[in-house]
Amino acid sequence: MKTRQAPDAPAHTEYDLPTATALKLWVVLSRAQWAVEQVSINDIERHGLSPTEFAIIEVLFHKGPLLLGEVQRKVLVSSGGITFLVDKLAKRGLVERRDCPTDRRARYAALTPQGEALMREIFPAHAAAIREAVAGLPTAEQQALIAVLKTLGKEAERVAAATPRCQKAVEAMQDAAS
Amino acid sequence: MKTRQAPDAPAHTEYDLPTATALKLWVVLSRAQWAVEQVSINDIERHGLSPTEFAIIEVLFHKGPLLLGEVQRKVLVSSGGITFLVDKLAKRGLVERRDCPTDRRARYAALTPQGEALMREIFPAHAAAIREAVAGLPTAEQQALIAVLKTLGKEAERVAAATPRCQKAVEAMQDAAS
DNA sequence: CGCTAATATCTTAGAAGTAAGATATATACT
DNA sequence: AGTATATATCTTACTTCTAAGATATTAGCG
Repeated sequence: MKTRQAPDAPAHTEYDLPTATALKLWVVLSRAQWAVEQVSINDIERHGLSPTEFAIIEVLFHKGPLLLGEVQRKVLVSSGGITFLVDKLAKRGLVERRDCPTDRRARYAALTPQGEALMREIFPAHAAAIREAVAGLPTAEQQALIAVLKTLGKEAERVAAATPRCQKAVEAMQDAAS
Repeated sequence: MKTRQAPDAPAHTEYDLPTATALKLWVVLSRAQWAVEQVSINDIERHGLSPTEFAIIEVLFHKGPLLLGEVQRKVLVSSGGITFLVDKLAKRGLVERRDCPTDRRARYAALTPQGEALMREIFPAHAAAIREAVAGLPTAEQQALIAVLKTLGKEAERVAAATPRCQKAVEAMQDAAS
């Protein structure tokens, strides 16, 4: 294994400083997000939930019953996806659908008492896992980082919103901003 | 639609400052990463490539031929996934497999001349799209942010590596650090 | 050498979504 | 009211992956 031949590396292309910095930032941002996500997923999986399922019950836990479309925009899945996921959570008895009294097209997703009880039981440990995952920085620096990432994210969302694939998603997210 | 009834919001749970900050950081980090990713995906899709396919040809473009397992660890997919993806890229004529002369289990993935030509053609515009996506911060602040995110990511990886689901991935990533 | 364990890729079955369009209802305008 | 358009969810077919294990090869050790 140590004697495997390494083929020739490509002889290219350095980039100017702004470009090289931007590309590096993109890599480092993705990795940091990935690593925290792994910690989050690891905690979530202990309860037999997928990350997206957890995202749904978390938003219902913190916001109360929401229209399916509202949940969809908060957790960034397709309309088919939200139907699929709420079906699964309903089969486990964690979530139920409720008719909307003023719009017969629309339906709420709401935690059942079991779903509510589950979240009360597991969310504190989940929050602690996240706190541990980001403990590389003290709280004060985390606050500074939040401000910087908000600036970064805001402009990136603006640029993204100009692309064909997600005007709607970005607009919806902005009024959904928690 | 404006007259839809809002069900009662839940009456809970504020968190202590370190926890609230950590949770907020996690949300903001995810959103910033998501928004930049949308810009990246939008650029990639114009060429009929999925983000993961692009990640593969990008790493081959910048590093030269790599063993399938090395590519796998760099783009963070499963072993079955890398087989599937390289098959697809091979069908498009962008990538080819090459036997390893010193280990008959192993195979290289390498860009074909067409793959190389495609990347030379499209990568500059891709880099420009990323540069635009992160242009909310000037280059100097981007450099500062890179340093902070590295610190954050390093600790998060350490915590993640202690979890069952990804000791191997994290170890592999660390020696694969570009 | 011969045996065991590790490694590298591939195969299979199925999970977790997406995209496009179907259906039902609501809104706005004439 | 009647018609056109927008909205909210659901359905269907498909894509893109993962997990587990199969296969082939290599490495380490007595």
